[in-house]
Amino acid sequence: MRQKEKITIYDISKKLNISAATVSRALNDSNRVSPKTKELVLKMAKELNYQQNTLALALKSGRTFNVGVIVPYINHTFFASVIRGIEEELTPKGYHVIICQSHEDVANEARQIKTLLNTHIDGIFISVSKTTEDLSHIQEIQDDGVPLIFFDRKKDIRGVSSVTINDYEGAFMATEHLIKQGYRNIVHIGGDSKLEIYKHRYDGYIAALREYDIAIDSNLILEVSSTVEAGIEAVKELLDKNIEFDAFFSASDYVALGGLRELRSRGIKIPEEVGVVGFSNEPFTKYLECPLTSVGQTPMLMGQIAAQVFLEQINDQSKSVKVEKKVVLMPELYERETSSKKGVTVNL
Amino acid sequence: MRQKEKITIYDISKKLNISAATVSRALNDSNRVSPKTKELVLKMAKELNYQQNTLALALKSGRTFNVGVIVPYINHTFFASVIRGIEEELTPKGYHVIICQSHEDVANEARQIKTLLNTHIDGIFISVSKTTEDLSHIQEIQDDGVPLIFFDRKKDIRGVSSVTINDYEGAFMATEHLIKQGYRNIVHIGGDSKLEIYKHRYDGYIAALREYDIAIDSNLILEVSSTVEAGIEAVKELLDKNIEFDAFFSASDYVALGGLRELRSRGIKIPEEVGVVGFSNEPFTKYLECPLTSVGQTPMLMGQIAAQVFLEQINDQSKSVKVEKKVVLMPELYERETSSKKGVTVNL
DNA sequence: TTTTAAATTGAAAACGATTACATAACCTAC
DNA sequence: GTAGGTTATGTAATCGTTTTCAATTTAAAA
Repeated sequence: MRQKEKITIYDISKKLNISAATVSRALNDSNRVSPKTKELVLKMAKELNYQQNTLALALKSGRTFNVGVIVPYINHTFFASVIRGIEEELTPKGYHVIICQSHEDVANEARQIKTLLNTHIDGIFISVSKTTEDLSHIQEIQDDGVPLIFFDRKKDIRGVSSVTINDYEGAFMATEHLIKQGYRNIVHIGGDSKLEIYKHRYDGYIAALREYDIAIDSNLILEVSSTVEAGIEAVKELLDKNIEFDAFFSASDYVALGGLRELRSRGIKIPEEVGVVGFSNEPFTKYLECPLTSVGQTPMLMGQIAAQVFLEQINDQSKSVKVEKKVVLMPELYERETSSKKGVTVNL
Repeated sequence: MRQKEKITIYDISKKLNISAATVSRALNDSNRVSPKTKELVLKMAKELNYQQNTLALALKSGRTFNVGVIVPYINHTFFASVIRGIEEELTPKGYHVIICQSHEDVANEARQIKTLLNTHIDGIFISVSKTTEDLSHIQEIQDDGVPLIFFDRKKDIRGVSSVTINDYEGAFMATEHLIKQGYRNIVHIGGDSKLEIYKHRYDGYIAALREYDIAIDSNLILEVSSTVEAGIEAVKELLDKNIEFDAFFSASDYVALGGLRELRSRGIKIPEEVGVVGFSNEPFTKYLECPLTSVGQTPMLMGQIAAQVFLEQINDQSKSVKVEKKVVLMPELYERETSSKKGVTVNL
């Protein structure tokens, strides 16, 4: 039960014996009001502690100053940080951020989009679920004319902007780094290749090997889900099959951690005997006793830039110019102890 | 630019040659409409793909089905998980979750509250910032009659519900665990005692010592900020001052990690020479080579319960019954390797 | 002083729904 | 056949703004 009876422009208009229209104009700093009345209105508004009713405004204008963000899970560090970036960029501009989770399920994703559109959101930021293949629910966003921005996990749709990191380059850097450290039989443990990001990481790995004239061995290429357990299993399999390798680059830090565990439990020395590089620079990587080398993705920056792209789009939209912006951020390699073969000098 | 011209109840009413009022009634399944027209309306609504305009409804009813959540930082695992819990509980009921960050700054907190209230939120969940002492901005939520729920970090305000964990009990369990493992000179490295939670953890530590007749030594009690660096410094100081101790219980996992680092760098064996217990069960604790014993807080559950309390409150509100619910969750001790003095049997 | 243009203001419609009240239609019963 | 009751529907107000159009006042020009 709201106690405080909200005051409206009518309250102001009555107090001053003028029409509500004039009050509205004065509050919006229109030049179609005399400076005198404008002053009076503003004074009275302050005195009565007038607050514009955003709902009425939204109904009238169609703009809610709310944006929706859809991620698989909001408590995954990466996504939480992107959201933080978006929030910090958009809040000062008067926007609110509504968060939704897809739980990596396309049906949820579609449902969330539907209700977001229904609440007349001003824009949608999305990192698609692993199960998203059919894009009709995403097409609906476009059909509604709502600004749409992909981040990290995107789909290629004409006219849709995206902010991603250069997974290819990140993987290339990681692999090249291992090569420069003197490793030669480099395993790649990838993720679900249905997702662009894992595909790109795989491509980067291959490209680096090619660049340095290292033969590509399909025995050294695995595809597993992104968990510690999968990492343990993967390395276990490699060792049990007696496949020779002296390093691995994993597309996931969790998988890398699992691999590290398995290696250590067998008494294999890291980084001397096997070098390891992960991907994502998860917080835990730097807290390990033997900190894990990893490719970092600057998620907060990604969020900020996604927000900026959105704001540009809002502006251009009013000018009815169609822009499609594809921002690709450069990842950074955090070199730590799991990949620094001490004392080994390598000539390439 | 919205392409799809949204269809309204008027469109339906025109098609069927009836009034919009009847359409509205039919859609709301009122019994003041004949079954025949009701059927017709529903069919037509489906055919035209009618979607109720939530803004118009919100303006009329005053309910937006949006709730606000204010946390210090959304990318801190704990808060992100609470938010996840809230989201998962509320989404099925048709609510959307708007997130805001205070950056541990009371001025931001106040600003966020102001704009949330202005957007006619249906409720606010908040974990107050470290700098929140004056409560006038929180009082405003009450004055507006908006349901308010504290989680984790609360303030005592009459009539306001809260969901917290029993920090006292958690600290007691942690300390008792160390005692039972045979440690006797137990240090407590606490956090900012201005926050209730750290005060309670301190109290729990003291109570456990008392319970087991262990003298309380003020030299063994420190208060530092919750960072790895602070942990390193704290332990450094203890060692440099030659203060004797064989265990420490930290109110923060980060501080505990810093402490562990410093101990190890001096060649001190864990858990043989010094036992360590942290607080929060941060994800990294279980990934360490020597996994850190920690008190876990079930943040997702906290979020779910907070959401449930909110829903109850919404219902009771319509019955104009005032409820104040204080839910206190029991923490759990995750016993790991930093605190298990192997082979030591202790009789108490 | 009158004419004309410019500057202010107000009335009313609009955004899209809900709902109190009024009205019309239909039965039932005397 | 009419009074009275029920049921179904319509009219219009309402939520709080913005905005078009018209009306009025004011100032400037003739």
